[in-house]
Amino acid sequence: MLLNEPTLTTRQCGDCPIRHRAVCARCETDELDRLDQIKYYRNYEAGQTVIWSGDRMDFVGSVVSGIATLTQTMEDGRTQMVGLLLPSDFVGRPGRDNAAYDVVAVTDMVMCCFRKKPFETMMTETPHIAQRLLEMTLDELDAAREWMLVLGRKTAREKIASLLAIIARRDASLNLAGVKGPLTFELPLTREAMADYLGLTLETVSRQVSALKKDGVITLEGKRRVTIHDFNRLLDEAGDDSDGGMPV
Amino acid sequence: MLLNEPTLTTRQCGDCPIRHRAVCARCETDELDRLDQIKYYRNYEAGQTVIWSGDRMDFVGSVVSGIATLTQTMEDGRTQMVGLLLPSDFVGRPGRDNAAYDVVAVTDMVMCCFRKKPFETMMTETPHIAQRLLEMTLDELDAAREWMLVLGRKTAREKIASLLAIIARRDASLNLAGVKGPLTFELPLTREAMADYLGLTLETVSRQVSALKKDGVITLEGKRRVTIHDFNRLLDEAGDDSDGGMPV
DNA sequence: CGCGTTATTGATACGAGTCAAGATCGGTGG
DNA sequence: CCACCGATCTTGACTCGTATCAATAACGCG
Repeated sequence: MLLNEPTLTTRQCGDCPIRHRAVCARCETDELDRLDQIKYYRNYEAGQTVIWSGDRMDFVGSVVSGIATLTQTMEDGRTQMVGLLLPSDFVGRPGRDNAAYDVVAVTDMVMCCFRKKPFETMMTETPHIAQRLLEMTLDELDAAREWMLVLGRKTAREKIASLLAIIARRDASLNLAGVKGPLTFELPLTREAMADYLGLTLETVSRQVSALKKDGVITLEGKRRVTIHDFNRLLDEAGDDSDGGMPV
Repeated sequence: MLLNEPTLTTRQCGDCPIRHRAVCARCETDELDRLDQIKYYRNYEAGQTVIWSGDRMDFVGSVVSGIATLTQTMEDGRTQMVGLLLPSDFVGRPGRDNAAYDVVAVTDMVMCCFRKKPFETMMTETPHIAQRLLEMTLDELDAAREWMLVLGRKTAREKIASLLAIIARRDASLNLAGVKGPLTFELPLTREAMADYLGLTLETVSRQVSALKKDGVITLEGKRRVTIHDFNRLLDEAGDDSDGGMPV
């Protein structure tokens, strides 16, 4: 409840760390000026719910830093993660009044929020925003379809390997490490969150992580720090085509 | 291989049955004229593969009539359906050269194809197309997320009930039947295709369909004609909130 | 009518879920 | 600094749901 500091600095879009990847990526200076007038920053603490499913949404926005999850919950409590939101990812759906999913901050998080109505108006007037949003949505749809294969057809072990590969890949792309050599990264998710991502129980997640460790596919430092020695080996465990991803 | 008739009639967009729901829905007359110049029709027979994953795509397009599936296959043959394409649905991704999924015609099918390059050019110039495509993509993303909950967290029985509910709903919306009273429709999918949709085996699909029939949730006429007597009962079996879908 | 395709049903196996202890981690206060 | 506590994670024993393997049955097309 108590935000330690009102870090609601009216930051300049120019220095924004997600400037070139978020929904505003294609905007010209004058368009950024317009966005500036309808935007504000909000901070969330780890564990805090950003949006409740069904609630009225009066903003949309971008994740600036930190990580959040998009989840669906059934009446009896079964939950499935349907999105993992990283910096530059877009939250909310223009044209929809009520949220369809719960959004929860996994780590401390900063969001750049746009008031919904003005943002929608701007979308019809400046094609750059709609174009970029289309591109991002198509990417998300592809990710969702990859995820459907994981959920529907992979074994528990393959699911864990797939998730580790996804996180490792993203981490490598941020840190500019090549696919060669060992990769080390911090797991942003608890075992339970991993289970919700993969349609498993947290016990099964724990068992399969242990199994991958025992078989030398990964090494653990503490419970969260993971090292992958051979990325292709991991892809193999994930059931993925190791040469895939980049068709000729 | 042999197309019985070259039904490649250069149909007028005005009489097109999907005119108001497809990617061209928002286009003005002059925009339709431009589309007309880059479009052509293609027919496919039931079972025919429209696009192979990895193949170069030189067109995108809309399903005019019939049904197709989007599937992913792992090296060892496990397959997962990741999309069910109905009339007015869009096929292909502007900006991508190679297909990411297999597209297979389930019934005889007609597609309205647009040459990819000119279509992409047109997209940057006429916002109406990009706007409509964004809307459609957002809808697909929502459907994919709903599907992820089904794949990750539902039991076999709930999965079957969910699929029947989806098909029944779509059928009702086409035939303008209310949610009241019994609904009857033809299943467009084989048991195997249903299994690929739901991440099950075809034997399990068969067993659960039989179980729902034994319990009076559905009636079968032959193997494909299904009657649902109480839609809310079906939603209940699907684990869905029966009053849901339409938040206040 | 007969054949191939599609669907049903049965017996059994196996992977993941469930229930239940414990162990480890990280933070807090004596 | 170390002991303690709650949260998180690990591991074990057992259960249950779905897959697998296999044999029939029903449909629909020629």
